[in-house]
Amino acid sequence: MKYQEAKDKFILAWGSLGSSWGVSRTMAQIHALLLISTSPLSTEDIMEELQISRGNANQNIRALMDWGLVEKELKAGERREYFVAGKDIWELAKQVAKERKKRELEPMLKVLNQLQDVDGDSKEVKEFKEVTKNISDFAGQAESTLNLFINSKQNWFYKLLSKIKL
Amino acid sequence: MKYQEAKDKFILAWGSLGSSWGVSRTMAQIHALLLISTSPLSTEDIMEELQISRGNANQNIRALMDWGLVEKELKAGERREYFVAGKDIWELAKQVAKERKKRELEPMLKVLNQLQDVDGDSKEVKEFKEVTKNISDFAGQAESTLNLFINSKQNWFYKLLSKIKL
DNA sequence: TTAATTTTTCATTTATTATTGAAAGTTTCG
DNA sequence: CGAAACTTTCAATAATAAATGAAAAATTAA
Repeated sequence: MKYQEAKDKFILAWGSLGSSWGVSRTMAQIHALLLISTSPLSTEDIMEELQISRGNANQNIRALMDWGLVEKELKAGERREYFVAGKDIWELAKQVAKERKKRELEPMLKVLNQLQDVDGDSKEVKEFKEVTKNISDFAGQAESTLNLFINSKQNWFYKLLSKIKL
Repeated sequence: MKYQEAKDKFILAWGSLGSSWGVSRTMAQIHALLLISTSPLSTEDIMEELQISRGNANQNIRALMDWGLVEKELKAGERREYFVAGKDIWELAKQVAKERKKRELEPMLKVLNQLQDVDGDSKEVKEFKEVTKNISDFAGQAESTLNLFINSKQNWFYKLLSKIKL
C-alpha cells in the first residue's frame, strides 16, 4: 500500500473512532495527523493537509490542547505556532481516561448522590433508590479503577492481568 | 426531593451520559426509564412518559434490543408488547463493553493491521509504521482486557484490584 | 377471511452540531 | 507608534443526526 493511501486511511479511521468517543471528527483527524507527523505542524499545514478552514483548524487545535493531547511548540526565530502530539499511546490513553472521568463520570456521580435522598417508601421509590444506589456504587468502583490506571506506569496494568490469567 | 423530580433528573442525566457514549439521548432515556420501572412498559407507556412519537419510541427500543440492553416481554392474553431492562449494573457494563468492542475496537484493529504493509522506508513511513504498530499493540491489549472483563463474574475484577492495592 | 389492533417503515421536518470566512484582536518588530 | 504576521472569535451557513407522523405491513381474534 502507498504511504499516502495508508495515511488517509489512518486519518479517516481515527476520525470515525473519535466520533464514537465524544470527540469531534475533525478534532480526531487533526490528532491523527499530528500523531504520524515527524515534525511539528502549523495551523496552515493542518488546514492544507485536511482541507479545512482556518477557524475550524484553530478551534479544534485549541480543543485538543484542552484535552491535553496536543502541545504548542515554538520554533526559534519564527512567529508562527507549531503543534505536536505525544506519541506515547499509553500516556494518550491515560490522558483520555482522565479527561473523560472528569467530564462524564464525576458529574454523573454527583447527580447520583443527590438522588439518594428522594422522599417516600412506595415500591417505585424503593426500586429507584436501589437502582441508583447500585449505579452509584458501580460508578464509584469504576472511578477507583480509573484512578489506578491514570496513575499507573506503562504496562503495570497489563503485566498484572497477564499474571492473573495463569 | 420528590420522586417525580428525582426520576426526571435521573432520566436527564442518563440521557446526557448516553450522548457522550455514542448512544442517542432518547435511547438512553428510554433505558433509564426501564431501569427504574417496577414493571414492564409498553411502547405507549414510553411515548407518554417521555413525550416522544411512536416512530421514535419504536426505533430506539429496537436499538436497545440490538445492544442487548432491553428485552421484550409478552403478557398472557395481551397483544401489546412490553419491555424490560436488566437491573444488574455489572451485566449492563459487560454488555456495553461487549458491543463497543465489536462495533469500534475490532474494526479499528482490522484497519491498523492493514496499515502495517505500507511501502517505503522514508522517515515518514518509519514513523507511521511505528505509531500505528504501537496503537495496534495497545488496542490488542485492550481487547484482551475487555475479554477478561466480559467473561468475568460480578466483582471478580474489583476484588482483584482491591487486593493489589494493599 | 376480514376487521381490529399493534408494529414498522420512511419521506419529510426539525433540531443539533460542525464549518466557514471575514472581521476583530493580538503580538512582534522596525 | 504603525504595519505586518498571525491568532481568535463569532454570526451566518452547511452538514448531520434525530424525531415526527401517516401510511404500509404484520399479527391476532372473531
